[in-house]
Amino acid sequence: MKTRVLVGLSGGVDSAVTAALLLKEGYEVFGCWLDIGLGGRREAEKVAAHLGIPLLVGDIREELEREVCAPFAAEYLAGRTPSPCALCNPKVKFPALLRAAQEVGADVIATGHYARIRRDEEGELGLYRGREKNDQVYMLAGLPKAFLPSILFPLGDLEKKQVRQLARDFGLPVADKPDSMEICFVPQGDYAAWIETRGQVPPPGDFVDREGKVLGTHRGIHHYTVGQRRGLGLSAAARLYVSEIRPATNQVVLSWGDQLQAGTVTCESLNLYSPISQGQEVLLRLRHSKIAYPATISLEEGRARFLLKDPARAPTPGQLAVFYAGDRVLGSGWIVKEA
RNA sequence: UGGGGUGUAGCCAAGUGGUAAGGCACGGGACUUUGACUCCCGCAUCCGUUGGUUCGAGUCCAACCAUCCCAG
Repeated sequence: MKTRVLVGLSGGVDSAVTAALLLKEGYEVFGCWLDIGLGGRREAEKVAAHLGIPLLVGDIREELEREVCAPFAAEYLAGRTPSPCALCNPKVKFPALLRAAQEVGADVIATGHYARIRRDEEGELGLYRGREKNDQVYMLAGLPKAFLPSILFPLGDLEKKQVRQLARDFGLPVADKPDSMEICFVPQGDYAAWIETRGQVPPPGDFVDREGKVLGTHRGIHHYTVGQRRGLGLSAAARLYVSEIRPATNQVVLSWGDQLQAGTVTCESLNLYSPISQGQEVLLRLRHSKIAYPATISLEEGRARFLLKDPARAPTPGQLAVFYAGDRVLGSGWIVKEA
């Protein structure tokens, strides 16, 4: 009997190829499109029709608002920089797909993410990075370990180029659709304006230097993130960067680029896949970028502190820190302000 | 009012007779399933104004205007 799998179909290339590959491998495939209230269903329907699979529709508007949108706005107002995709996957997207899978009696779900789930020598399931070129495990590192047995990432061993070629080979109608790169619920890309349309408009305040000297006026703290350079509108002898956001005084602190380096990073709300230990050496990612910093773990109650071998540029409160051993993700945690 | 200084793009600033550096800001692009960073490209037909000298002036001269400082 065929294994039944539910594939999250966004209407994009990756998820379409995911479904096509699973069909080819002999799975019984159900598609599931998640409705966030901003359209896009037609594309998913076209893909499902092309593949000849049923398409379920899951309405996640309520959970998305509660678990992602509201916290997203709140984080900015608190002077932090949220990472909505990394939050949505464990809190909304994957739970919704798992629920839908249960409804149709599917044993597993699959998505078009570039990451891998494998068993190690001891038979333990682990989350692993995808190909260096287009690894997306950062956005998935918040997924509870308990989800892993129910997830397939058929694209994990592939690169984007291959996937586009496969899409053409399969004759998928979305083969040449451009990659999406924005926050799904902020389609125009202007997240600050989006926050303001919710009725929360943080007031302008002072740009200050490290000594507290006022340098200018900022447009509201939600416009800034640590390490940011553009959009400040201030000219100086050299490039100025945001080095700290102080919600209590509504100040945005600016400094030169060389003052953004940090030797330690602290995170909390840890999500672990493997046990970690005091003094353990890991590779640390502080944002969705290619740079991994060698670091040593220092455990404190409920928190992990990382001592970086070389300083890292602008660790940002609110972003996810993901730590690895080789390709294997050991866990993740949310970056907090250093004491 | 007297003495001195300064006036080059949004900001800072090179340039001292040969046909406008650079930095910051800003705009665009690349990169990127978050925010950022980074990289690439663009950005003064014109140098406070008006005259003058010169083959040729931002660069020399004069007057005027503006602004700053010290005298009061």
